[in-house]
Amino acid sequence: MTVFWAEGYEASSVDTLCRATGLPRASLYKKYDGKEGLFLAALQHYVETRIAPMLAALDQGGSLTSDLAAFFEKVVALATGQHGPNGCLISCVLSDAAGTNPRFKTELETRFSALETRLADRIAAEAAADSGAIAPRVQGMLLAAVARGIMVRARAGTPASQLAPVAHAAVQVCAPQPGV
Amino acid sequence: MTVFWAEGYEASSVDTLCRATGLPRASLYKKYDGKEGLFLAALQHYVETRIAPMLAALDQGGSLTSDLAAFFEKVVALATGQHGPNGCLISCVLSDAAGTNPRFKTELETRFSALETRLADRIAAEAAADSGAIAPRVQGMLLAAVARGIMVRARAGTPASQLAPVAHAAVQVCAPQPGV
DNA sequence: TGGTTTTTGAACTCATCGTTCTGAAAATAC
DNA sequence: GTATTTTCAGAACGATGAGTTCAAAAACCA
Repeated sequence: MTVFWAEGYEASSVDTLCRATGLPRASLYKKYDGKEGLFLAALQHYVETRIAPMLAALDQGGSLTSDLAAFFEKVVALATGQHGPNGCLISCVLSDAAGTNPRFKTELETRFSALETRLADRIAAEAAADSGAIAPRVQGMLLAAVARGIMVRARAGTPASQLAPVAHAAVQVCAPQPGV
Repeated sequence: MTVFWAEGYEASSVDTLCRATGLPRASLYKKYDGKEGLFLAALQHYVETRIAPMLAALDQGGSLTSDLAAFFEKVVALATGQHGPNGCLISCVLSDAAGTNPRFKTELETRFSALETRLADRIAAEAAADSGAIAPRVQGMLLAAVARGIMVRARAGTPASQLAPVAHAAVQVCAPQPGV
């Protein structure tokens, strides 16, 4: 997973992947059915070990604002390489590979939707059904967009100290506001 | 440029690039000094023909809110393939390639900073120097993050109709608000 | 027109790509 | 302990990658 994450899909050679997984070539093909299958498995593993803990921050039982703050804290930590390479395997690597490979494109759509739904649900659980307010679904997509923007920004090597204020501002600005 | 944009850096073969540019192989190497040089030139051309018109929306002479709305309208149009392939050459393709190539990483940093500075300047030109408000620099980074989030979201094929509300919400939520 | 420079396109190098195959080693089952 | 299956390491596969070379053609200029 880390190889794909650091180098991108196309730039990762099967040789390197074998060395990284410790699997002999033949076993890798038997188990994952080639590079594409291995990448999809790596994505799954990435979601389980990196994304899921991030989403768990939304269930701390605090206020929406504090939960979102915790969530974005983890976004910044993940983006700035605290749990692997810089950036995001989905936002940076998969979004590139999705350009040519239809399988990857639908995979990207699935992963993106999952995050947005998760955020929308958390928002809807708290927000009053104010007809004038922004719909939870849209607000979820907005927050997801900010998170992804932070991810790709970090790919350039931006340190957490510069991204944290952005994350903080995102929470401040998107949290339910009286009368807006 | 379009080949890189659609297929990514690594997946684009020099053969394909020759066919797309109409340049014979030897001429391409003489003029651009190889694939990397061609990609950097393509980036430059992308900024001039796609990004610059987008930024021009910030100078319509309207209010900050209406200018930002115009800006995000162009973001969505660009993201959803109205002027080329889906997504963004910088946010999707360059951000992937930046993982291994240091030259691309600094290029990514440069391009990202340019957008943020541009947004921050536009915000600072209007916003009152409210010490309690979010700093223009941070607000610029936040809006840039949303724009990039929209770009990578569109890579999955998301139609403009779904992204437009997000863009609208971003403006609504980030525009100068009384007392926040 | 005649001489000089530039451009062109195809052949070529050499490396690496993803994938498959093979024969030995290891593990499992009986 | 033998028979059977599974794993292993590496060679071999055909294909294609980026980059170079070079002679012919085109363009240029005096």
